[in-house]
Parts: sequence; C-alpha cells; structure tokens
Amino acid sequence: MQMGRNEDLVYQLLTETSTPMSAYDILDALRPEGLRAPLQVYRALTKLIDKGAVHRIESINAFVACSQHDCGSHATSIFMLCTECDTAHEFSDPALATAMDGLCGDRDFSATRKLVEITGICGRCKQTAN
Amino acid sequence: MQMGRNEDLVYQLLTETSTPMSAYDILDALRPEGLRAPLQVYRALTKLIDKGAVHRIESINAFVACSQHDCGSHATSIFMLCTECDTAHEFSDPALATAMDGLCGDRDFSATRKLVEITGICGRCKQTAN
DNA sequence: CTTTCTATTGTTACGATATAACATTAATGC
DNA sequence: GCATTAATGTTATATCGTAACAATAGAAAG
Repeated sequence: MQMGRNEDLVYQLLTETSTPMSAYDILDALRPEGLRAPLQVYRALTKLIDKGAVHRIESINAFVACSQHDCGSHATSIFMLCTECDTAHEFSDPALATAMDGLCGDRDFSATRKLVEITGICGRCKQTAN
Repeated sequence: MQMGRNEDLVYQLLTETSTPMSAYDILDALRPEGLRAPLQVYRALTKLIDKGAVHRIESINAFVACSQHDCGSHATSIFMLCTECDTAHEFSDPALATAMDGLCGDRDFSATRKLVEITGICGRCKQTAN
C-alpha cells in the first residue's frame, strides 16, 4: 500500500502504541520529523482512515492504527476504551454485527458507518487496582 | 424534574426537533431568550445529559433530546443518523444490548458508557430520492 | 426576617479541535 | 521535455469546549 511521506510517518507512529492519539499529539510527536501544521496531520489521517488503516475514536477525538488483520475491509469495529490505562482494544463480533444489520434491515436503513465505542475499565486495570 | 432556566430553555428547544443541534446552534437559537455565552449552553447540556434527558451524538458533536419514555434510565441507546434529512432516530435493542454485555463480560470489562451510532440514509429518504 | 449555605448564572478569556484557500513541489504518463 | 495529477507546505480562520472568577437567587436554619 503506497503512502506519501507524511502518511507514512503518522501511520508508523500510531502502530507503535495502543493509546489513541489526538491530531495535535501526533503533530507534536512528529515535529522532529519536520511536520509543522495541523493540516499535514489531518490530511494524512484522512487518507489512512479512507484506507481503513486508522480508526477515529469519536468519543475522545483521537486516532488509533487498525489492529485487525483484515485491516481495510471496513468491517464493523468495536472499541473498548479503558479510562484507566487509556488503551483502545479493537475487535469485531459477529453477534453484534448481525444485530446491527438486523436493525438496519428492519428499518430500511442503508448504513455507511457503524460506530461502537464502549468506555469503562478493562479487566487488567481492575486486577491492578489498589 | 426541577430545572434551572437555561436548562429548561435548552431542553425545550431540543424537544422541538429531531435534528441534532450543535452547542453553538443552540446558543444562537436562544440568544433572543438572553443567552450570550457558550458556557451557558454547555452547562445546561451537561446537566441534561447527566439526567439522561439529552444525548450527545459523538460523531457529529451535536445534541438531541432523549426520545425514550424510560428517559433517564441510562439504557443503551442506538442512534441512526440520516445524512440526507439530518434526523437522529433513537431506539434500544435487546439483542444488541445483550451482545454488548456479553462482550464486556467475556473480557471482564466494566462499561460506564456504551455508544452506538449508525450513519447512513434512512428508508424515508431512499423512497423520496430522485 | 435575616443569615448562611448552596446551586445557578453571568462574563471574559482562552484552549483544543478542525478546515478553507492558495502556493509549491514531486511523481507519473505521454 | 511537457502535461497532468497527487502530495505537500503555509497562513489564516472556523468550530468546539473549558478555566477562572464574580454575581445572584433560593432554600434552610436560626
């Protein structure tokens, strides 16, 4: 998958973490690489999102690299967002996908995007809790 | 349910439409009533959301009045957002709720918020299409 | 009824997120 | 080369949201 330089920089950065980053966090992290303006980041993000290589987490205005191997398939992703460790866990779930498709079918709704974000505390953090 | 004046104004306004409104749209609509600053709107929205009387639509940074009669129960709401008529249809779905609870249980995840937003074209708009 | 406490409101200033518009440069195909 | 398209750079600005502090209104206790 061919990428421009900025796109590449942003994608590499995001693959190094499972913590969603804001566009401005990304910009700051890439200033040493020569990025200077928000638009450089937003343009890269837009292309990466179109390809399915990056997801936008709407509830926190942040971005994560896709962790699915069918990355780019645009299958419905579910995110669990831990407010303790700031990690985004991504996965898909057939039962949930079926339920959503059913809902859309029942209502004759043609979906272009299906967003599922679950916020809370992950199991790991609950165990670690003092 | 007791409300302050601003809270009341914002809630009344939102109940009059099924199109999600941005905070600044709300502010502009309520200037004749004396509102002047964004904070007046955001404060009212925060309280209304805490009560479950209003929902925030994360994917478009906008707000709608809750249309469920168990409004305030904080049950998981699903939104279908039509990009043609800008309408938000809210409802709940046991199968979907069960699927999400199952996912959280499997992963020992304690959810505080479950967000489902489906974007696309509603049946009504498809019929009306030229 | 007045004092006290709390909730609500008002106002200014600012921070955080995102895009419009236009100029420039690089890559690709002929 | 030369034309065409994609990618990049830059400035300015739009949009969304909150911090900090002052003022006011309402309810509860004396």
